[in-house]
Amino acid sequence: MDKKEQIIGVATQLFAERGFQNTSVSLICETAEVSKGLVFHHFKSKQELLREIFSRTTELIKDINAADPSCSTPQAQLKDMLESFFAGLAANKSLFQFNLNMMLQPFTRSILQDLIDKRAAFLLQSVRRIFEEIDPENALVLSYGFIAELDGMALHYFSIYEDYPLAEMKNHLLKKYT
Amino acid sequence: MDKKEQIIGVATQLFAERGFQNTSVSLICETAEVSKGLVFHHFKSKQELLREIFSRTTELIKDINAADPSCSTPQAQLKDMLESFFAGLAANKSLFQFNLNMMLQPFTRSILQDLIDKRAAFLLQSVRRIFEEIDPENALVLSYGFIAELDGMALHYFSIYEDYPLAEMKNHLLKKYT
Amino acid sequence: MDKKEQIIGVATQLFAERGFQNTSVSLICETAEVSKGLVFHHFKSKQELLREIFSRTTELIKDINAADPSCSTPQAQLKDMLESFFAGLAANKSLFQFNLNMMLQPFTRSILQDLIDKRAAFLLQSVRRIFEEIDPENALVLSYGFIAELDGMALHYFSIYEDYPLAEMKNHLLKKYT
Amino acid sequence: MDKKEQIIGVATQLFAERGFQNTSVSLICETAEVSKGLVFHHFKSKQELLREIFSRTTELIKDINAADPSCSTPQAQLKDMLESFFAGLAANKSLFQFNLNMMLQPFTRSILQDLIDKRAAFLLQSVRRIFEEIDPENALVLSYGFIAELDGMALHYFSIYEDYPLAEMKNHLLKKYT
DNA sequence: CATGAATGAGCTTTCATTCAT
DNA sequence: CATGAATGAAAGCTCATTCAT
Repeated sequence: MDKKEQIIGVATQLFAERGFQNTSVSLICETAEVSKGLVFHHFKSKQELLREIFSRTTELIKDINAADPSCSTPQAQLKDMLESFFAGLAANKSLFQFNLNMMLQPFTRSILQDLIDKRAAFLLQSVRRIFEEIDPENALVLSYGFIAELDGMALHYFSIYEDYPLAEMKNHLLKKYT
Repeated sequence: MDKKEQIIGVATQLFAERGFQNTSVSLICETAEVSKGLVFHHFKSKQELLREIFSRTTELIKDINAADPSCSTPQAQLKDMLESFFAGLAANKSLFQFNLNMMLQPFTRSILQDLIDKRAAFLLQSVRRIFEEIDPENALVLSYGFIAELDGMALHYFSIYEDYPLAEMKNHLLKKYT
Repeated sequence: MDKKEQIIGVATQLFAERGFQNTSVSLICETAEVSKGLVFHHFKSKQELLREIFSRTTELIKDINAADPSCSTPQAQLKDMLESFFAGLAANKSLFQFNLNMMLQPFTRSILQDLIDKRAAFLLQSVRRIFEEIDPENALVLSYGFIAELDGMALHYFSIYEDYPLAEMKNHLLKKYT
Repeated sequence: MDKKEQIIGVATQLFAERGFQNTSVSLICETAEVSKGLVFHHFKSKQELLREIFSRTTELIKDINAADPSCSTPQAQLKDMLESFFAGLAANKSLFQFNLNMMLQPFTRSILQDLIDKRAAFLLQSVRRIFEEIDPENALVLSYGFIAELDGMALHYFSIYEDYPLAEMKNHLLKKYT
């Protein structure tokens, strides 16, 4: 019944499925069954709504990608990270799609620039912390490679290959990194 | 003097820099210094223009990603492919950006669906042919992993990390695969 | 102050005077002193606006053509019908013109197909009911002939003959049918 | 092979079926398989093409409506006129439709004003000549009434009633006027 | 006689946003 | 908090017409 949350939920879904520019405020209103005035009462602009949503998803992403700090070995932490990443891929499909969309579309990227930078730095940092324990000399390159593989797979899974062998790819990575 | 090519060139650039939906036909016309009517004389619609451009870039991508068939060993072929991929990344920045944009934006993806599918299948195939010689059993997974790494790096290089260590990543991959 | 009615009134007038296709939405807006956006806020499309107008005029036409049911003889009913038809012709000039235009222009006819059919059936029916009492055997042909004469005169009066002798034609018909 | 005639023929057909404003020069060119330049080589403008066509159809209409001057009695002349009118209705459907369209659409009417006036005067004149012999006192009203009936029936037959009883109406008129 | 590239004005429609209620 | 009428700019696209070849 909280209409503000209703708007956010519907907008997230629609932005993920149709892209930001291809989703009009009118469509959001119809889908969420609220008036146009209300959207602009709660959010200064359509772009502000997007930023609110992106911020929220950053928190979710952080949770999903967080390595369990209680794990003793870095390998176990990587394993944990991979497990939750692949679990998230399947479970929060539209959330991942939303993020890829927003970060790659030049228009939305410019709106979200600062938020994207912060999130990307955080993710790199949390991976790097693990690789520093494994191979301090190559930690940065290894970290970049690791997340490149993950993001590349997400990209292929969501947008390119219809029958992507997600389970096999996960096992492949698990073998490789642990 | 060939205004049709002029339109295609300008549109490619603008679509890459600003995205498809954020690039109006008017902007293309102003930039290319042609009339609006001419665009629709040569292309049935803005979407048809996009498809023409995407088809052309597919040919370019094929050339860039083509492994030298004269290379004796599969490792040499992979090396060759990596070299031309990273050379292309730097040289044809806007072309790569264009492709990532179009494939990830839901709206453009739906317009280009069939062309994307064909291209993706071709690229997978050309990589797979090499891995079949190296490790027939895991060829498919290895191929998917390989292109995931490449695409993931492209994605990070273009859209996420400002100071991406492209040269180091290239060396990292060369060591790993050859 | 009711801008929606303002739009409908202006559009009816302009459609009648200039035809549907020769009346741009911009012209309607300028004349009605409303913004372009408002027209499409109230009507899904220009065609939808036309349908709304046509439906409304059907009601008016029904009123005008309605025979007084209190008249005892069918001849009196015909007389009544003729009187109100010719009164309407002179008084509601643009309304009749509008109707002829819309029904004869292939483009508008296709848009209004169903509405035209319903209205035509209704008018035929209400005339036929009278002729059934006069000459049941030839009622249908007489009815068709009757409305052919009326519509033919309207057509000539509005669109063809500059100095149409409307009064004389009315007397001619009154003599003939009563 | 005479491309000018080809253009005229195609344009007549299309104007009749779709209306003048709803038929673009491009469509005429595609259908007639000629270039746009050629249309404007032969006709100064689209409106000029319309006038040429309308002039030509006037001649055809005159032929169809012409009473055989060899007929001895005015009744026989009326009969002859009715016969050829109804024959024409069925045989030259698109020609009649074209004429009704052009005369009723405000935009085309203004283009063809002078031609319409001349034709209408001619038709009235040729009918009147007959009625002058039958009933000189009421000749004008009878003439207007006669052509009103004919045009009204044409209008209903082409544009309003799907199952118009054309044959019965013809017999009705024949009985009435002969 | 014939082509088709090129133009520019104008078309219908969409959209983010404002504001009185 | 909530509505929806109202705006005005900009979008994609059509079209009659011109002109170099």
